[in-house]
Order: sequence, then C-alpha cells, then structure tokens
Amino acid sequence: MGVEKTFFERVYEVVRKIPFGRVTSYGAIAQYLGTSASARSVGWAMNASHNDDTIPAHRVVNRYGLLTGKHHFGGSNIMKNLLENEGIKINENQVKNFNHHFWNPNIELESL
DNA sequence: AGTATGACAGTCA
DNA sequence: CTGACTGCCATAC
Repeated sequence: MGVEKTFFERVYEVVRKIPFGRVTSYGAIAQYLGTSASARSVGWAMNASHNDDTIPAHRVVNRYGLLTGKHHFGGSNIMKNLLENEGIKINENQVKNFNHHFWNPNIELESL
C-alpha cells in the first residue's frame, strides 16, 4: 500500500544522515532526491520537520551557508548555538568555512 | 481544482 | 554589489 515515502520523508532520511559537525544545503538535498529544482520543497519539508525531533534541521542551511531557518528554531540563537556546539563557527548568521563543513549527499552517499 | 505559501536557487538590471 | 523577478516542486486551504 502506500508505502511510497513522501517527499519530506526522503528529505528527513538524508538530513538524519548528516554527520556531526557537517552541514548541507537545500539544493544539495534536492539534487540528491533527483529534484534539483525542489529546493523550496526541501525547506517546506524542514518546516514540517518540527513534528520530528530526530531531524537535525540546524545542519541544513541555504546555498550561501546562511542560517535562514534559524528563525524557525524559536527565533533565538538556538540554531547558531547547535552548530557552534558541533565545532562550526557562525558569523553573521553565516557558516564560516561553509565549503569546509559542507556535506554533499550526492558524493557522500553516492555509494549507498 | 485552483490559489497561495515557502527555511531556495539562479538570472537580470 | 544590491535589489527584484522568475522558475520549479510539494503541501495546505
């Protein structure tokens, strides 16, 4: 029966696979899911991820490494705090060395 | 069924 | 460099 996972369920699985101290972008997840243009839908999935506390949504930022979704973490520096807790430096709501912490599911999970 | 929204991405002026 | 628009996909009403 309808065992086919919805779009955001797939997003959840990918986000859950994000290693500690790593971050990824909405577009990267979208590309991994095969819908490179559904980056907005990925953000939508994250919006619904509030129903799932197992989703490290704080590791998902936009393509610029900006913590665009921090506003959804309670409107406080929770997202920034979580990332810094993982060794990621944040500057002006932006991940420093974003390219260094960037975790590309298309590459890291290409063998999965 | 159609409209509106969204934590994006990319392009143009 | 900054600002604004469009495109594309999925969900909610």
